[in-house]
Amino acid sequence: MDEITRTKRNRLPSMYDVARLAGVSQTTVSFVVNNVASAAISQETRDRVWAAVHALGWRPNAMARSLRTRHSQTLGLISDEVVTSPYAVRIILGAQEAAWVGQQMLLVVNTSGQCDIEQTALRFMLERRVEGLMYATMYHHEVVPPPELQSVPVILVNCFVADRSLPAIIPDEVQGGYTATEALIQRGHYRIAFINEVIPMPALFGRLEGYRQALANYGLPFDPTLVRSCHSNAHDAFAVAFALLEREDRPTAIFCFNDKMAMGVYDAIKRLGLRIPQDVAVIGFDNLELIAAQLYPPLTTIALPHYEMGRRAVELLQASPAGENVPPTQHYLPCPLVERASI
Amino acid sequence: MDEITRTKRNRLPSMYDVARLAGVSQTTVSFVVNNVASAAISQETRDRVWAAVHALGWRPNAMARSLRTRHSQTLGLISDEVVTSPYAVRIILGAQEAAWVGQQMLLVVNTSGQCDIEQTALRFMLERRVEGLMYATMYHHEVVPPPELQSVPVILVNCFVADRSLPAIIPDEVQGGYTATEALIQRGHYRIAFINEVIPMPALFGRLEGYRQALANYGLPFDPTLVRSCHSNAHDAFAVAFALLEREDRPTAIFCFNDKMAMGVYDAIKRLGLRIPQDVAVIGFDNLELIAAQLYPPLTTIALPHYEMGRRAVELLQASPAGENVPPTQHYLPCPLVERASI
DNA sequence: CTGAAAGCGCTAACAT
DNA sequence: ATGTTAGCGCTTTCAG
Repeated sequence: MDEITRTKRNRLPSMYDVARLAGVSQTTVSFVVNNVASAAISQETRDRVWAAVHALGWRPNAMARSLRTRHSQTLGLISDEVVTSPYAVRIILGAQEAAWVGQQMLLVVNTSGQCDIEQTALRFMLERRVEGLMYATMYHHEVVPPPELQSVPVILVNCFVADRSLPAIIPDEVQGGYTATEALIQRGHYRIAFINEVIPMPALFGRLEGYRQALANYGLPFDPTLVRSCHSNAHDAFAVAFALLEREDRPTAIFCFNDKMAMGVYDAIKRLGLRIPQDVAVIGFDNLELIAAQLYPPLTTIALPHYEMGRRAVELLQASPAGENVPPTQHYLPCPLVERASI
Repeated sequence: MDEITRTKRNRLPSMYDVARLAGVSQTTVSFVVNNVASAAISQETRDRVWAAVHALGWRPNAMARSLRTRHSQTLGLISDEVVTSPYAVRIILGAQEAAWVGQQMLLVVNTSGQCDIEQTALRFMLERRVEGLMYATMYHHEVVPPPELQSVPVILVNCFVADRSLPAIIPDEVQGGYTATEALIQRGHYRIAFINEVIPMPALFGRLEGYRQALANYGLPFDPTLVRSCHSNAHDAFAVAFALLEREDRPTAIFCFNDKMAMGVYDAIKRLGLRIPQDVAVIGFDNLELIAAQLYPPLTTIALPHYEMGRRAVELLQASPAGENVPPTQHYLPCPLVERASI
């Protein structure tokens, strides 16, 4: 790429400048640079145009083009704390990479949960004529997004509205809980404890449901004394696990609501002089690389499909015919097992 | 906000539509909605205009405005793996929040380190006439960014070019190492081990330098046998720490190159039946919430100023007079001590 | 094979 | 106090 020539009044060169230099009309330049099939331009002219383009260092002005074509080639992503959280951030990555293949760019704003920021972000994005909007949350829960959201095709990511009237992409918590439990059962465990979260949320109910389904499916009894709950942090889980493992008939496997809890459970097991996974198998949830891969032994866990949710969201937005709303389907994405060495 | 009326051929209402409905000229509408001081419009007219705006659900078209004003109000952020990494992501948050106060939006793309994506991202951004560009990396290191980067004001974040010819915002590794060591010294430790990274990078050299400076400053000898290195993961650090602590004259404090290592060091200390911090104090680096806060006892560590680097970057971009390059200063941002309970 | 001309939605200097 | 007018840089129909 050559030096950029500034034309009249220190401006970047425009298509008009290229046309003059090449000795053709602006139309011709447009046809050439956009490779318009309908208008067959002679090779000789094409060469002259491209030469002028390079000589001036011209680049198309996307805003002018968008204004004319009425396509901004932009998608918006409004999130609460997604950018702050170490895992949900992959929603953005998935969305951005999918937008990329559609030649679109992503406008992202993190509202930190503040309504006024959310409002303004929405306004800014609508003014920029985003062709679709994603509304994403850090963890799977119900939301009541601002109504103006719907002035453009929208899709919820990792969240949903109470009446399910908006399309949503959410993790399949039940399947995740099922998969975790099944993995343990298949390794011969039948006394499997589940340390659940205590704050009501879809993940809590879904994973428990999956746990029960798996036990039932494999003909194992559901023992309520093996299901405990506490706040999902390492410290509280340590205490719960410790109590669970001191029992005469201690469980041989522990399914943790998330990886942070697994961290505390590891400590409890080690403190009791037990080995993982020989004496007690542990499975987590979330697949936080930072924890799961660093723990010893590395933690087997269930991954939340953040990347896929982001990708899927823009694919649905893109698939929706120009300006049409995405049908309000609730898309449940699977939570895959990530095998390491703790079960 | 009222229903959005679609005017002629299913289009969103334009300023012209508002003008017609209000019975004024488009200019008047522009003056009213932009609150132009020079042209005093009667209150009665203003009201009519606003009424029409709301009646039609009109919103300004940012692309049209930008085309006219020649200001895109957009900044670009190109990063390698920033979006993937759990901590560096805060660069984006800082940048976005600062852009926000300047009424600008952020276009972000994560290149996953691929040059072709980087090229295209750059092209897309320049076509969208971003008013400034940030080039950020996941970890502090030298880069050779594509030359076209400089067709617009640019600033490097968490990285730098060899000849320092581009402005950069980077963490002050030396101060970070100094602060960590000093914190330990001030708690009475004088046999302080340092488990360093083994792959050459600014952090490795800077933190070691800070460690030495602190020792020297407090009149403590530098004992090379207390400085070890290994790959910065929990597993390798476990082994190194174990060896270090088995020594007769074992260190009473360990400064870890990062928090992941500290995780392994914790395991080693516990395995040896020692207590943290009573028998051995531990300090980390990176302040990975996920690890530092979940570890028991919670890990005291040094934070990398990712958020501040992002914020500072856009502030510098904004401060730079229209289109002028940011002066090629290298801005070293402090790495603060985050006190928890391990020292 | 190429060009003229209209217009996307908006701002702003200049009139009135 | 408000309107006229000329673009911003580009696409696209219609002519030639």
